[in-house]
Amino acid sequence: MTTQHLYWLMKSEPDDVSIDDLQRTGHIGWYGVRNYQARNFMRDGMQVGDGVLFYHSSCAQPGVAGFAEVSKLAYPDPTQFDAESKYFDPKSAVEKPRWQQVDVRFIAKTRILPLEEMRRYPELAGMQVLKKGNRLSITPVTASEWSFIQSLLG
DNA sequence: GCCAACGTTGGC
DNA sequence: GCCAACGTTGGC
Repeated sequence: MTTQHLYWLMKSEPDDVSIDDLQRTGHIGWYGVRNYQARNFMRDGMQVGDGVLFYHSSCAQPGVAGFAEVSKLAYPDPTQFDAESKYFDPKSAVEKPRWQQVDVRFIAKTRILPLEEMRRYPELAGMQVLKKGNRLSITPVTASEWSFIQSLLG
């Protein structure tokens, strides 16, 4: 059986975790996802080695800020059990966790590829992150979108 | 800070 | 199971 690696775009608010933070630490647990669709992508879709576009959202210049990769399969997000955390979920039980996270490993910091620039490339027109009203923090990326962005930023 | 889009909640 | 109200996301 062959293992087909996939590609993902993952949004992070740089005020919380930026590409510089990831570069500094080398890897990070992708905590705080509280949307079922995004969770399911992590839980059911991601494999170790999958490519990640690290995207800065809710900031002055939203856009792709670097490359990373999935370094650990989905496991329970510890912040859901932490009453001090803003991601605490009182409805989640340790024996039956509701939320998952993967670990992500730093690969490269790039120039910012702004959302506004991404909109100008027909090659990227199908990306979910460009769709009106898109709010999903984790979305699949096709192999051709991935290599196009690599050629822009590499 | 505004507000469109959209997911979740909960009453019925 | 419907759907209105509510909360959140995130670009601008």
